[in-house]
Amino acid sequence: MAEDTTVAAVRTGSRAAPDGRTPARRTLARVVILREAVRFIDANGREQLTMRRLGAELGVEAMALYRYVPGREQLLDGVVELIMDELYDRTVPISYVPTWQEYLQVMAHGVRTIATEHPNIFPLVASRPPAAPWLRPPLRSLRWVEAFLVGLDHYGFTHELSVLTYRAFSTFLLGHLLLEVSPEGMERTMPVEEDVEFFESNDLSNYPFLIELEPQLSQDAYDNEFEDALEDLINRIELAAHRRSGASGLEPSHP
Amino acid sequence: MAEDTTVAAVRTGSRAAPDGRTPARRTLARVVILREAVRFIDANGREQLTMRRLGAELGVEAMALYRYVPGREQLLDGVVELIMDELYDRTVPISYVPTWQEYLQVMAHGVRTIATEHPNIFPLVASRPPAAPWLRPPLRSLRWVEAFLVGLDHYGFTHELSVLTYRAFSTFLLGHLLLEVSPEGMERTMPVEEDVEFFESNDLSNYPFLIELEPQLSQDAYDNEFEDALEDLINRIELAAHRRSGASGLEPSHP
DNA sequence: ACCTGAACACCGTTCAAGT
DNA sequence: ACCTGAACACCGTTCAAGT
Repeated sequence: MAEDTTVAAVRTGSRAAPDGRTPARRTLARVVILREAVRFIDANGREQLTMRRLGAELGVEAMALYRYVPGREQLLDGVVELIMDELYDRTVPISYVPTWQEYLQVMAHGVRTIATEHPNIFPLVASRPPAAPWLRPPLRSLRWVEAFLVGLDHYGFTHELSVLTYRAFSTFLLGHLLLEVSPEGMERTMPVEEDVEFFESNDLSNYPFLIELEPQLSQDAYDNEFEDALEDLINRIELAAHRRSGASGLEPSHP
Repeated sequence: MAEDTTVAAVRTGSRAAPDGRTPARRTLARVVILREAVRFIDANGREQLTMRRLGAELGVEAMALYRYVPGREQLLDGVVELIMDELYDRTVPISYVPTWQEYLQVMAHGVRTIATEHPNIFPLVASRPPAAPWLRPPLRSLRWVEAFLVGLDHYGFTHELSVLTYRAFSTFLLGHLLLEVSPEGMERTMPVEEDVEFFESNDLSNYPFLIELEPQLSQDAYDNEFEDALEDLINRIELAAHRRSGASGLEPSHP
């Protein structure tokens, strides 16, 4: 409580002073700063996040933040890590489901939930330099990736199959979720109606197919697409597992 | 010619004056600016692109650019469009290959080539607001998307199947290519060795699985993964085509 | 018509100084 | 130990002024 009150009225450039009490957040600390940054980006977009504004939001001068965070870039890295750790807390404590297929379903939907809850933050997952540069693709929270791999091990995945699975899984998730989330996570660049046809190429009249298919292309089908593609992905992994099951220790517990 | 001489020596903040001639590029124009921006981002990263620096690179004050481009955001949009149009020129004039499966292969590899040739630019494809907001997912060049759809039509795709295919195809490409390209497209944020273990969480010692699988996770397998996943994608589309082939006009010309 | 100079309102970051 | 004030070297963008 008293946590959701300072969200609004930032775009206008107001200095702070939320309601009546002092704007000063008590103990400044790394995690407090990161949490405030998450809240701020969720509310205002990542373009709006500024050291000076974040400081003001915390009742402090921007320079005070440098005691806890080396700079803006690392702050953003920390933000990404924070929401991925949130994912960890949400999905990992779940006791294992019967099959690895269901396990992947749970994990995938967990990541999707994070992405849709933080559409302004999730794109950073793909655009920040990796914390562990060798972890490709990067899902950012080493804690989470470790837990994911432990989970696969629990279902009898060999190391080789685990690596294959992690890669296919994370590629799939980033591809789908970045696209699903990116229109929401967009800063509005076209607030006014001026300079339409500045780029004459944006005129649709030369593109008959686009015109004809616009209604279908514009309609949201993310839920179905995500579920279908996820099932296909799991089938794909299943096939790969069978293809090397002669030597490996994985027995799929599900026909 | 005389086109590749001014690439270097920008990071240092040098003012310009490449070799001996006047730094002034002749006729300033939108496309000249965009091309220079592409070259600059390829060489220096998108973070380094500044209106002032781009102006200097063109032998002109930053403010002169505003005659041709409404602002920095739209400049970046233009850059993305330019490389996607490059893709158009590269793939579309190709006379159609025998099967739609091969057609998708050609298109996919075309996009991949663009992505790997412009690793500093490609991530913008996913992070810019769509030129046509209804085009989801956005591959940015309306010209290219139109041509892609015309191609599908040529192979007998129904409109419904074309939409399904465009979506699956672009999601697949963005997911794979963003991940493949993103480590290259990264600004180096860790130039010095200081503040290691500022984030103690980056210490690997608590993550036995990550330690054990590091050699396999860090090794590049993008080529194989891309080809495998692309084949699976095409199979997936094939199945979808058959599933509705009773009513549709698509006959796959390949077993 | 096209470019420039000067100015405005911001940035991130540094560092000596305050408490 | 923790925060601030002032300063530095930048930004994008505006607008009147030059040619």
